[in-house]
Amino acid sequence: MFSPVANNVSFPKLEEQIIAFWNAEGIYEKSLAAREQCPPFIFYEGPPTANGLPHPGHCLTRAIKDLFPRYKTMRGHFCERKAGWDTHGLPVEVEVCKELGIHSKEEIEAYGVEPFIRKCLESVFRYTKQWEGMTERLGFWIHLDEAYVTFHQSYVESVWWALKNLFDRGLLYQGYKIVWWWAQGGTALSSGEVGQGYREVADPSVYVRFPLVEGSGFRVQDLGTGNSQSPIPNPRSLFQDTDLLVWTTTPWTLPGNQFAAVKPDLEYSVVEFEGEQRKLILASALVEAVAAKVKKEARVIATLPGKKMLGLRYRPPFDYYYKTQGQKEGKLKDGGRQALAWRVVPAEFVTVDTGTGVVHQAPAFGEVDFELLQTEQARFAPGEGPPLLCNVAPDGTFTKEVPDYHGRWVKEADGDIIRELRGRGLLFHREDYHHDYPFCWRAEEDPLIQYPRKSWFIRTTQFKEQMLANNSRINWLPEHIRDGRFGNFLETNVDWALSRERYWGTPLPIWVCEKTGYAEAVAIYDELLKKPGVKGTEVWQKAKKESPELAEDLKVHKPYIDAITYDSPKAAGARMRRVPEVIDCWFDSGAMPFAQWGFPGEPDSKEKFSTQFPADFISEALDQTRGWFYSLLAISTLLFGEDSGVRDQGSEKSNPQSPIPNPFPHPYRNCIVLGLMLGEDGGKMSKSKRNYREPDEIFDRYGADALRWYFFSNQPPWTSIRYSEQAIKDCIPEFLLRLWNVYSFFVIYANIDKFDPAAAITQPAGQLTAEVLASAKKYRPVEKRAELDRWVLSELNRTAAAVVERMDAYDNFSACQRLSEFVDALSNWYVRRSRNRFWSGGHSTDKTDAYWTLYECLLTTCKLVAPFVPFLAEHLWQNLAVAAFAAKPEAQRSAESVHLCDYPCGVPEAVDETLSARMALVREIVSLGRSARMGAKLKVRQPLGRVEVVLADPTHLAWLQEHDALICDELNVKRVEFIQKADQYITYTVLPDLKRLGPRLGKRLPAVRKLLAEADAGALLAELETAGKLIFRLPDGEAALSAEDVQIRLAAKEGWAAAQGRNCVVVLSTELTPELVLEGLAREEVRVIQDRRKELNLHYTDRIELAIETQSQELSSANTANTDYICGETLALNLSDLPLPGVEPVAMKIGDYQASLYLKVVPKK
RNA sequence: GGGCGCAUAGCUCAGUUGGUUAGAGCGCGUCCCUGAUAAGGACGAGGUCCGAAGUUCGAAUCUUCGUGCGCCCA
Repeated sequence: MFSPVANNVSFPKLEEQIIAFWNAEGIYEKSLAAREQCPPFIFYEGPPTANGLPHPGHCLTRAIKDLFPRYKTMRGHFCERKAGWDTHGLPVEVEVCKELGIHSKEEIEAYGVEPFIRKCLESVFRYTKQWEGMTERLGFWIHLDEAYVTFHQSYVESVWWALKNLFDRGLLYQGYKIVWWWAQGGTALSSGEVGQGYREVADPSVYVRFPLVEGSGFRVQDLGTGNSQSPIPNPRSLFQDTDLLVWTTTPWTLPGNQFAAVKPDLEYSVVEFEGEQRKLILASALVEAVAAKVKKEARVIATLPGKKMLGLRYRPPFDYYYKTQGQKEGKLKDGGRQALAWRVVPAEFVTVDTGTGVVHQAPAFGEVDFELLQTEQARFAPGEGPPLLCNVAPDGTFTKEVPDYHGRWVKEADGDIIRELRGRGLLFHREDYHHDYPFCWRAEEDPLIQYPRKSWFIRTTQFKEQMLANNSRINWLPEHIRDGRFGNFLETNVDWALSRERYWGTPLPIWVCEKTGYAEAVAIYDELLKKPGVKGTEVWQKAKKESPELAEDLKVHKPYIDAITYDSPKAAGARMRRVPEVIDCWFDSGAMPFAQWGFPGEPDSKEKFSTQFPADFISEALDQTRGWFYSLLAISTLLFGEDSGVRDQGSEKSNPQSPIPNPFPHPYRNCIVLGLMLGEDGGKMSKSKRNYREPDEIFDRYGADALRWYFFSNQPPWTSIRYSEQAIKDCIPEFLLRLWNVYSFFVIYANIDKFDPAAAITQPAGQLTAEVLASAKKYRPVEKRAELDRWVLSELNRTAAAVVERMDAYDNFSACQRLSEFVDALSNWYVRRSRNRFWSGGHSTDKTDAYWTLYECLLTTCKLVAPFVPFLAEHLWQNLAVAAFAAKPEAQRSAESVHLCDYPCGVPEAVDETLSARMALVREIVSLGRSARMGAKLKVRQPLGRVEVVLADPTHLAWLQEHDALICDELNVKRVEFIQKADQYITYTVLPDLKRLGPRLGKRLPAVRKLLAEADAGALLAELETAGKLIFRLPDGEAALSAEDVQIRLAAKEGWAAAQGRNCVVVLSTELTPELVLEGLAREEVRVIQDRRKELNLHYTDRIELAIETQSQELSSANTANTDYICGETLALNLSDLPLPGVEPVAMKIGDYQASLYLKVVPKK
């Protein structure tokens, strides 16, 4: 017996029960244990941060992360799922600052670093409960209790190991980074913070003269003579009394000027402006615009490309550095010597959108300027290149290197600088310029400035080619990520700026000699303690003594780790002190392939790491491209690069510590890049806008399966997905409930008929595979069963094979479509067409066949949908498989959970493509028949005498003729005839097969199409039949078309109750005989009687006595003629035309006829 | 400003190497069914495939430009 199915199912309630079951029985653990010796499928969890509440977008990520591991496990892989938490980083600090009502670093210091990081630690797990709840409720199977945590000592030490490796290989270095700097607060801002603070302001926009001077770069021969368009006069006189015209919106950076940049292939003009003593050089494209600004006539006296200006020397507007360093030269790598600064240099970023096309370069105060300096430095021999000139202190005031403005806030000095330039005749023009400029997001009045900070970098640029090679082997979904967003990002790779001047993060494990600057990296805390003359450990010990509950992991964090110093090996008496920085938390998460195991310090970590690397599958949303996807790839490439690749970099750079040589790709092979989830209104999901619902509420209303199915089946995962409550809701009737109804139908009738698989199967039930079922008593081989059974089993196997094929390609969307189609076919064709078989009395073989068929379909479907909707699948399995066999001895019972089963892959031999095609044709005929009935306003309950079907293609004619009963029944007609010559109903059209003919005929195709369209289709068909081909005479020769080159279309002629489809036309006979009319009436009566049965709450099996009393001759006749039919359908023992004593009649109206209906239950014996 | 992506029915989305009549679900309309029944089903209406130009015998599909939106970066 199966447990009866409640008719008002609540999926959310049911899911809660399933969770309890899984937990009580340890089903997840069992699913792993069962696969322990199997080939691994390796999954990495990208760690979320638990200091914010989860929203539907997180559910999407976690649903996808659950789907494939579940699937692969059922397919026979061992897939461990270790959870992780990202705990470090600025967002945590920001949260704590909000809580404390502070925001600057100064305030943090005042509050105390020690209490501050303890607050950070508390904050990190604020919402862990909600995250864990969501994870479980969604059905995401993952080991939460064994999660890796990025602040744990073992994790930190693993990161340290990686950093030391890089440091020892010379890949970790200190340099400058230009950051957005909040001078008043003394801190750099992250790009996210900067992005929040943009607003439009008016800044002074100045056009400044940089007078050219003769110098080493001024080489006459470079100017050439061949330019006929604008013959260059004597270059000496050309550049005599000439200034570069330079534009800037930050006058305060002018004292820091080092170069003037031009675009080599851009055309520049030497221009005389009306009333000006000295000539000016600017981009030709901007001459007019500048002339208009200053309202002066401009006369171009020569033009030249930017590359002819390279190397020209000029005098900068301020000579603080120039007077001492202006003549300094350095040795170039290629041998020559060149002035260090104040000359014209090439730059591709120069545009003619605004300004003058000659760009002032102050490398200390602009990121692109700084890059240019680095490019310049690279041209010189080591140590010979231009230095970085920085004349602003961290507090944003000029240093004493700029004595005239010393101590003044730079932005405030703009005005005086402009006045001075005007006084010295260097200011050509000034105006206000409106643009977006970033301000501090906490102190709105403070503009940010770009400012150089010492920073630690990872030399990723050296591995660019390797990273690209690695990337090229990754299976990205969607594919365009590889060469698009991610590939482009790698192409423009810059060294990874690793350090952060913050507090809550993995400390950079580098100790520097305070005297010599000698630096070394330390990978293990205990090793640090063994250093000679180590001091400072008491800080941690004291803290621990005062608060014994303090997590041990904190000792490797600021401020405790900073206190630890030791003797310098390079200078007696000097101490080694840690650098103050922590690292970018992206490095933390990117290190997880090894750090999650605490590699190499933790016991067994090497084995865990080498067997769990690389990942077969990871998935995150699109915004992780430059985040986690990059940090994983970069770290893995640098540490574990392909052997060959490492050798290419020179042997000194190879990494002897790589535990395993790894061919690309690693550390992940397949990556689904999820689209971003938008709110209900199409905008960003936002708590304040309330354009989405909390996950818990979704679970309570619709259930996790509905949400999961919505994610998996509504669109490919990489398209951006708009949260739609309605769409989630719709998943229930469209898929979940449809499957549920089939299941419910089965259970109702199986119980009525005492269909008992447990009694019929004597071997262990196990996974109740087709083989197990086949061993049952009364189970007949599929080939002996009814066509409908063979068809549905063929569809089942076809679906399984297709789903496996799609899922192996990580295409859950198509897989879901196939599953939907099957469930629809099962419900709306198989069950509907089989209803009579289940209702029929007795226990015929046909009925038993139907049970076995439907049972197999349900069991297999259960397994097929298990990774997608694990709760519903489990519930069905528990009843169909577990409950049904519960009474048997334990060894004979079935698998405890559907999630312990093997995934069905479909048996090719069970697939009958021909049968599929034929059944599809039947369904089309039926659909057309209904359409025709509709057109003729003949309801299905009215039987008709005949239907004629005209087929375009006679291939399946014979089969269809044998299966006319099915069509008759569906369409409620007495007879179906298949006809081929049907000129009275049909017009023919002969269409060319363009796909075949296009390549062959090319330009001649339109002519052939025209001839085909104009010709008489009947004649064409006749010719095709007799000659086997059609010949068309075209102006440029003949064209011959064979039967394969054309398709024949049918169209129903007007005036018939007909409907046309792609493959056939269905014509109804609308003639109604008296018999047919009476039968129609009888069917109407049956409907009313069934209604009455329902009203009286009769059991499906209750027998009744019936009487219909009527004055209507028609109804009487209908009853007399159809007594057996009416009684059979309504389980009536008899049908009388006299009132039943003691029964209250109900009035019934059949068409225009009245009657009284008497209905009485026959007591069960 | 740059890179990447997206734009198809009222809504949410499919659309396989370019091919004849561009599909699904929901919603809407008409109706059917009433022993899966607080379900189920059929049929129908609804589209300048964002715009423009180009390539091609043929473009929703390929190319270019533009518009709008999103993400990442500046």
